[in-house]
Amino acid sequence: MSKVDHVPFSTTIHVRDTCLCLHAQRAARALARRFDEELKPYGLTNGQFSLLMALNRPEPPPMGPVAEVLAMDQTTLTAALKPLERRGLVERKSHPKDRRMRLLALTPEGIRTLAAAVPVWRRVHGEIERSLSDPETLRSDLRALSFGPPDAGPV
Amino acid sequence: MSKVDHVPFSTTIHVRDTCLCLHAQRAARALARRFDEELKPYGLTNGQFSLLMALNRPEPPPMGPVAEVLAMDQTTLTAALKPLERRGLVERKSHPKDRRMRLLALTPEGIRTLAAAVPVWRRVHGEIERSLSDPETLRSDLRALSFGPPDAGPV
DNA sequence: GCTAAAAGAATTGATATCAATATAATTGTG
DNA sequence: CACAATTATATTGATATCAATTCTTTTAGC
Repeated sequence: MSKVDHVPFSTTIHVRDTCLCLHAQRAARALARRFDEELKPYGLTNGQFSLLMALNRPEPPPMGPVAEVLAMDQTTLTAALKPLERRGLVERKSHPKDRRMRLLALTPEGIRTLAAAVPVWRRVHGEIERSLSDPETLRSDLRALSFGPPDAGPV
Repeated sequence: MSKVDHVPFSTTIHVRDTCLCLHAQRAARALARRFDEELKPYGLTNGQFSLLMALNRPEPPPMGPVAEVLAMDQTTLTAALKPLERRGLVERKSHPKDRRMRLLALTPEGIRTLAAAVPVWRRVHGEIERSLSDPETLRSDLRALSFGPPDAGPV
């Protein structure tokens, strides 16, 4: 049939050394493990820390904007909230004007947990930043990547 | 009790705008979605593509080195292999000399699938690279991050 | 007001991820 | 050779992730 059922090893090397998706996955996994380990005494994963932090707002936000700032699917957010709600760190309340919406708020216990974890984040994040030559440019590039293809960026 | 049960909103803004872990997660999720969508016609996710590519070697590797190059936990690799093996894209064979080891090899069907997906990777990856000012520096930073804390790097 | 379209969120089903633990095989030591 | 330590992999249990679908509620057109 086809005579191209073959991928040269040089292509494998090329993809392994250049693929930004793979590089991003690897870095994300490594950073996640690092923060997960350091946050463990506080019972939080890196994702839960980011989520609690995203909910620390003057006004309880609905799910849409929170999913957007975390660049995650709304269904992922629904799932991620479950363990936090079960542990009493987060509350979901109905919007008084629009009963489709769920307003997400930290409980006092959620605020305490988040407050306790912040110093850990500061320390670990400082250590990581110091290991990089130019963190600001890296952040800017990562931001560019999270906007996705030109036609799929934020309005 | 404690009077510090509070996280100022300015801290939230700071973390949201600077956290490299969050930035990496967001970028990784966005890139994963992008590749997942483009690879869908070939029945592969971005992770499956990377894994198949990692197995495209002259000699079938055992699991350890593969998990390492992908910077993923070995148990994650075990799990990731299941659907690929079930679909007949990957084979696990016992090492003749050391029966603890599993040698991972692409099947002809796995090679065909990978070969079909490579042009998609080239196109999409090119599009992404062209949206960045300096892909090589970004890759280098991501590489630095995946090595984790100084005391946890490769020997 | 009625009804169709749209919007927000939940559920389902599949895979991904890792810590903790277990199993199996090999190696090193005496 | 016996046996403890080590190495390679698998299993378990919990959470994370997203596409497809469903459910509920609101909005728009008439």
